[in-house]
Amino acid sequence: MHTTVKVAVSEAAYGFDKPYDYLADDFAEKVFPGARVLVPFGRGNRAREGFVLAVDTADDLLPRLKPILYSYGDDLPLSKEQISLALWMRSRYFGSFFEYGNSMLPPGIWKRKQEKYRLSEGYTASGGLGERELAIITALSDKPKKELSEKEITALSGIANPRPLVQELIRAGIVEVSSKTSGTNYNRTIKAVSLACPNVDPKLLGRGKALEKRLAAIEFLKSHGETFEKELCYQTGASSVTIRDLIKKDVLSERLLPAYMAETPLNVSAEPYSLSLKQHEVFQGLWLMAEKREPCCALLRGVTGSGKTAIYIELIRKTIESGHSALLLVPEIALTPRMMREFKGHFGSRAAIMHSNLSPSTRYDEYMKIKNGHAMAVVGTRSAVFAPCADLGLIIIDEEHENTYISDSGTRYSAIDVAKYRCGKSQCLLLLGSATPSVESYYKALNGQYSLFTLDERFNEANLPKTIISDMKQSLKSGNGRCIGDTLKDEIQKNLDAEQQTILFINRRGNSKMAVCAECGYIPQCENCSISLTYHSANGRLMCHHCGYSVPLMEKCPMCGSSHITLVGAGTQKIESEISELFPNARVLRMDTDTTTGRRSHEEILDIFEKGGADILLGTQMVAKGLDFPNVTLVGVIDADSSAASSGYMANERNFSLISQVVGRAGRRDKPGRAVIQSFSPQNPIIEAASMQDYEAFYKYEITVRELIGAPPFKDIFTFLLSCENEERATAGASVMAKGLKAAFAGPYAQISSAVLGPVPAPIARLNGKYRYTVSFKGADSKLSRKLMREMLSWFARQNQSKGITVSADINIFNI
DNA sequence: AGCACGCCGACT
DNA sequence: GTCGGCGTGCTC
Repeated sequence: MHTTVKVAVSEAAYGFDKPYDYLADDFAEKVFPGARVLVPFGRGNRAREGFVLAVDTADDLLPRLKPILYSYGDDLPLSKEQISLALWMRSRYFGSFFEYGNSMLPPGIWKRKQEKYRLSEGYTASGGLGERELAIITALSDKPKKELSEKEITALSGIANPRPLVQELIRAGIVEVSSKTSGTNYNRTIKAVSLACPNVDPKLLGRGKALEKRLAAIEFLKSHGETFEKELCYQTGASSVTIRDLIKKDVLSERLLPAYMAETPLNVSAEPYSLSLKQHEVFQGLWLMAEKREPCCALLRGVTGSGKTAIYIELIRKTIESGHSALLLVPEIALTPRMMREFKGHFGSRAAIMHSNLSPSTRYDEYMKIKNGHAMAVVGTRSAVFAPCADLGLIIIDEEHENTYISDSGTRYSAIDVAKYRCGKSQCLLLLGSATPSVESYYKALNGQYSLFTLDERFNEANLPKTIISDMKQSLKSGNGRCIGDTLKDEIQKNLDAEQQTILFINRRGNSKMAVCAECGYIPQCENCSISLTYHSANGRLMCHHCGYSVPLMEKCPMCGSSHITLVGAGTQKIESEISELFPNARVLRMDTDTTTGRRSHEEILDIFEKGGADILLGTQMVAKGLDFPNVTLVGVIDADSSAASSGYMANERNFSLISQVVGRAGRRDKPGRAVIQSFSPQNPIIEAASMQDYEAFYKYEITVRELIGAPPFKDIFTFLLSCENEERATAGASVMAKGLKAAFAGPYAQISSAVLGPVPAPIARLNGKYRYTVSFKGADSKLSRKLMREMLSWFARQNQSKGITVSADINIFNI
């Protein structure tokens, strides 16, 4: 009788991602569904990570069955729920099982042996070796002390795959192997001690000073019970040697606990919120839904400052009180420092934070804290949707319209979809909150698929900022070539005179400084990506924002040779210099990715501004989402049209959301606010609706547009993205894909659609040196259409023309 | 994807 | 007669 396992291996392309059978006799006790293992894979039998999917016993073995190399046993396996979630994600997002399973676990847990090679002690040059073997030996003897990994040998010898040659050299006794386990052990523990028996024989305790300290420690433990060793030493003056000694004598006993248990217990400092009448009404309605313990979804539309946070916190509190855990997702930790503080304040040590900027060891600790049930309230960004909460009672997604909930590179998924799945499985409420819900969510709410709650009450209606849509065409005609038009300029001056603060918002997309030849119109492009280069005054170079490629700003046009290269567009830096030209005495703070990756963080910049350290805050999307500043009475949108120029059916939605958010920053209870929105198309309904912060008007307009163009929520868009370094192969592959799709629609999949869109160059037609094409179709998101996507992916992988082409598949994800 | 196996041209 | 080029197909 043998034990066999089915394993999902790492680095498996979708086309060959399937369960592989292995022999697990050596680890029979340490394999179970979800266990992490290392297995030999492929002809080269290289070790790959894997998850056990199933365990079986068999008398007769497949002839080619290989034994697994290692099992991590109980160390961080996937739970049953995680396995079924990964399976579901695989079927939904067309990635491998391993990739999804692994994204649910903390990083850095795949410790494995790394083989390193060195020359044998007594090795002296001998004949009978090939050129390639000698190259390896040369590489190894160049660094006699250091051992080299396979990769390093490749780098030094230039041999792509040195493995078989190295194996040969090992057999010949010329090369030796050593293996080290790589990876850090995050399983940090802390020692807690307690009295082993109530009465201690005093003879064991010695005398003099040692006796004093020992007695003090024992007394402390008698009155306080089990104590962390550190704490005990601190309180009694005993040293760790004293404690160790007492443990040896069996006077005390020790216990190793996970490190997070030693965190200073954060006191629950904040008082429960007292909700306003309207807030209470919404809260009651939501809690009624949550209490039922049924899978359901609610949408809460509430303008900024209407008190959504209070409702979230109180719902989470109730959920915890009823014995369930709760999960709150936020779009970006850096932009929600207040939410974090409140969360910790309300739930103390029962709160856990999960996001990818935390150190691996912290992430490990937080993971374990949640998994062991110590933390019942979890807050975090997209990936926190995988938090291993037991007995989930509520998931809240704040600012649900934000595109950060969709992972568009690497492991692709939508956190909202995953949350829905988890709520379905744990029979609980999913609450989506936003001031400007996505069109799809609002559509579902209006159609009764979601329960709709609204918090439209402002503190006082008069508080809506007075908005002016400034027509930039007029400004241009009157001879003002600046990015800051006459109207905005006047308003800024008024604010400076009144010593009040101003926020200027720039949408960076398509709006940064580009170089352009005034004679022939040539615009310098990136060599790898088909994107216009952006000018950076800091180094005087033109840079690609996608791949980092840069060239110095040319003096002469490479096309026509004229020396009339000029910079156009409204980058933050250009606006900054315009401001200092127009208002030499104004103090300006700039906030964008360039300034925040340096010394100052978002928070520091916002802090300076809040304390009145500047008159004008200038920046990209970040300024739309910061804190509320009481002294800001003017908001300027430099170019309201810009993001509408970006591709994808969500462009309008994003533009509305951003502009209305930033307009909402102007003015507070006591000081009326103003907003100036600069636009070249001032009659645009999206801009008009945003200026009034009128979501309903925006929705009414946009939903008709969606129906007209056949976009979600009316039709789902299925897209294959094909990329290849070789342009001809990319186009050939894309047309093969298109033909295959057409054939499918002519045959068994006729009911889905009949029209194939493409192949067309992707919105970013060239990225990181790869040509990108899309082939798509519109239809309803159904089991059948997903099946078609899966079949197309495996079918395409079998075609000759698919060589060297990477394909990814997406439904309604438009960040391509 | 990554890698071994295999079938053909250039060079000892 | 051999080495190593890349084309081909599989991964338990």
